[in-house]
Amino acid sequence: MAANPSAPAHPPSAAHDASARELIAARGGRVTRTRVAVLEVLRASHQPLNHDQICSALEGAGEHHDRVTLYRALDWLVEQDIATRVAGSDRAWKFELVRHHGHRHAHFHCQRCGRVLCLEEVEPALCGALPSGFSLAQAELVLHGACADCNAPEAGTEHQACL
Amino acid sequence: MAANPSAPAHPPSAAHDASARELIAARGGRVTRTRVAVLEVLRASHQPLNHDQICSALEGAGEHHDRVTLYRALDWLVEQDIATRVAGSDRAWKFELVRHHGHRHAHFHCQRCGRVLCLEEVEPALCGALPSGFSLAQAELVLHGACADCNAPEAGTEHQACL
DNA sequence: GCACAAATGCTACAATGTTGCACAAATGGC
DNA sequence: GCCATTTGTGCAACATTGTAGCATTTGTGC
Repeated sequence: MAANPSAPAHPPSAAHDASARELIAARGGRVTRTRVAVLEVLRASHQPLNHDQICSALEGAGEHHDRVTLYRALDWLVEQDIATRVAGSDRAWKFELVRHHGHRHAHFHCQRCGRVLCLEEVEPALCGALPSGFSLAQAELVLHGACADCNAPEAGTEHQACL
Repeated sequence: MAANPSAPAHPPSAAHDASARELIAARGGRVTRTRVAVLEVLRASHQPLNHDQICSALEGAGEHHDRVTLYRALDWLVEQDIATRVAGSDRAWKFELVRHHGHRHAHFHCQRCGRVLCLEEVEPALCGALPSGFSLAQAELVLHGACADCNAPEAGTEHQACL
């Protein structure tokens, strides 16, 4: 469906206030059960989810979706810049909504509970310059350590805080 | 493992000037064909290599090593802090020697030729602070873009250089 | 050289992701 | 509302990456 041209094209940053159906339609994609469901799951989550977590979330909501279809729906969302892929600690991709376009934030991977959180307030930066001739399209910063929950006094031994 | 206590323990940063055999022995590990071969391949490379590339390099040298044995040798090297794992763009791990202990460098992933390079002169930094309660053990910065080779004038269209 | 623990080399298996293809469903035109 | 077209889905099969179990071989200390 060629997105209704008279409707104002939703800018990418609108991912958080347009309805899932509108967002999909605005990209010229078909509004299907799977895409809507996946998008809502991603929107409801405050951390990147891997394929398996998304699948479970959908099953929990009583909806069954094929594994392959989920992969394809996620691929489409990434292709449309609605979602992004984040490399997880295992070899599975994690997906999250693009909420703040143009704002690069870092990810924090908790080595104790395994969660990956978005650190909205931390932005990747470089000390030093790229070698000449290199051009940069994207930067990906992943911090590894322990999150506040796992760092709570009774949670166990302390960890080194460096950098 | 109880490394020979009378031998001066090689500090991790010695990885680039001790022979592979000495380095392995200093960690109290057995000096085996596979470990020596893997270590020399990693040492000879200026970029992180995945399991498959290491395997090919060994085959090219006329040595056959079992897939599983390579994984285990690499695991051991990582465990001993002789090598580190780097998450690649596909879901395969890449491995590289620990050459400069305590010096964090970033990795550059060329989106055209697929190579991953170590940027010795670029160090990850943060703009903004970690939320309270969080502790940091390690930071991983991966830059995506085009390398100098792929960026050469005749190589094609220009890329945006931002950040 | 011998004994023993560590490492290797198999096979089998698990997890993650992709491809091909028939079928179903979303859309647009009527 | 109905139909044709095109897109997306669901299934099976397969590819890649990595792990587990276990018998055999090899490195080391004596």
